[in-house]
Amino acid sequence: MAVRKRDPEKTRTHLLQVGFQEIYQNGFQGVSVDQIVGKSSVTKGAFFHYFPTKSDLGYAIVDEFLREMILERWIRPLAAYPNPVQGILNRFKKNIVAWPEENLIRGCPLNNLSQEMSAVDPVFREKLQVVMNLWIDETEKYLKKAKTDGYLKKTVQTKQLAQFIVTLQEGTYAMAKTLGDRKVFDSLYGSLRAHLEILSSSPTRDDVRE
Amino acid sequence: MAVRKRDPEKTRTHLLQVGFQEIYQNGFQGVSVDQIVGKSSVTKGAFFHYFPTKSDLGYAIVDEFLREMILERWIRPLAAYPNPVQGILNRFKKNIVAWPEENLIRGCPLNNLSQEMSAVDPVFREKLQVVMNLWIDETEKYLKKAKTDGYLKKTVQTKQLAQFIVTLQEGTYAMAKTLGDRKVFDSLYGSLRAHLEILSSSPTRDDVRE
DNA sequence: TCTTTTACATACTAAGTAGTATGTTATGAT
DNA sequence: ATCATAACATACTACTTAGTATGTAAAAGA
Repeated sequence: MAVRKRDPEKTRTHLLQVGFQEIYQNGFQGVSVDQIVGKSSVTKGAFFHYFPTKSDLGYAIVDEFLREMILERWIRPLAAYPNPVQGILNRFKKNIVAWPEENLIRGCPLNNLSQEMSAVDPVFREKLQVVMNLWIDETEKYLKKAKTDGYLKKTVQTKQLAQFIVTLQEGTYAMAKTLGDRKVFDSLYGSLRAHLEILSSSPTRDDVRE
Repeated sequence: MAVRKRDPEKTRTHLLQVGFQEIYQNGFQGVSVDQIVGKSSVTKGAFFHYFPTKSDLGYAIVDEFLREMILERWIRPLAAYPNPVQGILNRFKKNIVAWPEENLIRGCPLNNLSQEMSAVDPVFREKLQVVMNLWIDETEKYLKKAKTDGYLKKTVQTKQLAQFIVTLQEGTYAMAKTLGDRKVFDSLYGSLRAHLEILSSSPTRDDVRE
């Protein structure tokens, strides 16, 4: 056929994308289904064809969107670094430098959704938990690698450190959001770096590549 | 004087208290005015007599309630410790140990409100910013004291450290909320403690003080 | 004591809200 | 070509929402 008039997969992901954006900007409870379909080019009928309830859209965003976002932003890039500790610091730096101004007061989508919905909806809680644990666990894998490769002191508890790193990263975005000030990025990056330098067996070099 | 039939101050603070509880449990956008007046013993007419809009209740909670809560929980107790660094660690420990089980997945009220409302409502943002800055600034005052009293290395940048401490504390509650696991309290407390020990001129111990 | 003002209470409204009922049309299988 | 089904579209509903209109009783002031 010449032109496709229907593309269900595309329609669904389109709804996920628009839904993500709207939720990111207004919060899950602050957004209506009408608002989401209004911003996209599909109708309410289509929306409820793909997602039986508004919550189901939110769940799908966590499962398919936020999960992917975390892996892409924080985990996969680490594979390129011989020293994972250096990699973690480097990626943190790059991510905060590249963080767009309009997102400063919007914070981290994962954290936003978790702080808003975890206590309210147990399904959200469980799904957000899974993504957060994935983030921490994958970070820990790289810390273990760093340890065996001699980049981290043998006494370092990798799980504790992984939790610390992710917590501080999330906390950094949350604090930047609350204070509405980019400067906290540098300040907290500096603190994380100092912390990691202490735990490194060889000094973590100063030249963070651009 | 016989019995007071009306006590405007009490009615108002009652609404603040009930409002705080309901918002803490359901989020600001997840709570309705009807819900709040339903849980209290006043009517809708009374509510709107004190607060022209639902948002105004939220603002008042930040200004009068959260601000007080932060000072009482995190700042004022520090006055009792000769070594403020020890005080900060000690209070953190005490607060997480005493943190009730049902609040674990509810997180920190200040952080909740900020993550939910800062991006949505600029008035909330400004008010939450004020409270957060108060927390950081008051913490820094104690860090400066610690420095002059010889408990912290002279090289320590107190503002950066204050931001780091508050961010990690907030982050700790946020992570415990997301993971629904008390163990992260101990893990992150351990990390903060290790961090502060490095910056202390004399070893920070639970039982030993200089 | 009388009057004004504050502190409530009751009933209502207009504008959303998530979700449904009921279509119609495209598409893939037979 | 036919038919079943998936992919939408439109119109509606039952309910909730913040806020208002209007009233009344208790205090405070004169």
